[in-house]
Amino acid sequence: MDTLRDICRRAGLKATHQRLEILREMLQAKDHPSAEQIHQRVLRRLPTVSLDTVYRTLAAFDQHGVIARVFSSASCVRYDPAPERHDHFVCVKCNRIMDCRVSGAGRLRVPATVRTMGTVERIQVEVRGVCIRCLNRARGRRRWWKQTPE
Amino acid sequence: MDTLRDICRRAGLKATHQRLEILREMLQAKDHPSAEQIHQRVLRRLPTVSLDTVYRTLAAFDQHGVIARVFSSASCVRYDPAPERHDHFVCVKCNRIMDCRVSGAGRLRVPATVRTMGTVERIQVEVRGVCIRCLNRARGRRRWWKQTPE
DNA sequence: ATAGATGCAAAATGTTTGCAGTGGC
DNA sequence: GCCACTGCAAACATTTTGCATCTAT
Repeated sequence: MDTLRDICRRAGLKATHQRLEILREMLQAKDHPSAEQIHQRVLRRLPTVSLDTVYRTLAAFDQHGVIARVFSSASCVRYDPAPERHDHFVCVKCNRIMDCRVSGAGRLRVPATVRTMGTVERIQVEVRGVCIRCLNRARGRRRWWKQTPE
Repeated sequence: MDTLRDICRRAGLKATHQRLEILREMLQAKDHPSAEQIHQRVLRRLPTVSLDTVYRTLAAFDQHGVIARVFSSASCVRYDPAPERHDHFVCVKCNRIMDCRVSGAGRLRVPATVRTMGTVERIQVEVRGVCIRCLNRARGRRRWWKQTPE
């Protein structure tokens, strides 16, 4: 079995108190917490961690594949003119969103067990990856909305 | 054919200059724009619209089903401890996220045409709806992370 | 006429950054 | 000892709100 320390080191990150506690909370979380929530929880054991350390640490764990960001396409809300069903290709680097079709998407069904969670309004498929533009451009750091459209 | 004015009125919204222009830009947009982007574009024809009107208007159009918010699960980033593939049920009211399984999700395939958009890292299925808790509670206005977990 | 929409300015929220100091390796 | 990491405070970006004014119906 892997200790928290092992996980950190294997990811190439120094195993500090803060990180171990943040990781502990993350791994036992069942609710997809935000940075602020993790901060609150870690404070119980480590009353001095700062919120920005939590931000930095979660981002680092995400980048090294230890945890995963629940996708929330960008730093801002985006709108779609088309109400008809279609899927999205979203670039994880620049957040560009392109409409696409994923085969099998029309046949997705929600099992009865999910119905107990609430009422289903729609099922959305998101393809995450790196767009060609970002692949070509070594560093795609400019904000997506300042880049030339399409 | 529907004029912009018709669309507004059918949604129960007053057809103001601002709204018509915002709607025009939205309907011809191909890039899933943000509020700020729409604001920039509308400014060309209507140099006095304010950014907050754009925010309010887009939110109104969204609520009345004229356009759709590209889902970005919440106002803040959320993390997931589990790297194994699973789907998410997301409550559109309180933003609670629950793990679930959608049948057919494992068989989704990305057609070759999508490959030209970039490299695919993963396919994520999101079930959007209203969770039982929000259904039971008439007004679920509190921030999700201030509600009792699970 | 009036309910609803707008513009402005200010606040709230979530996240990032620069920097000096600390601590893991 | 070195370099990555931390805490603090301040900056930043996005979105929301209160209020007086305006306007579509």
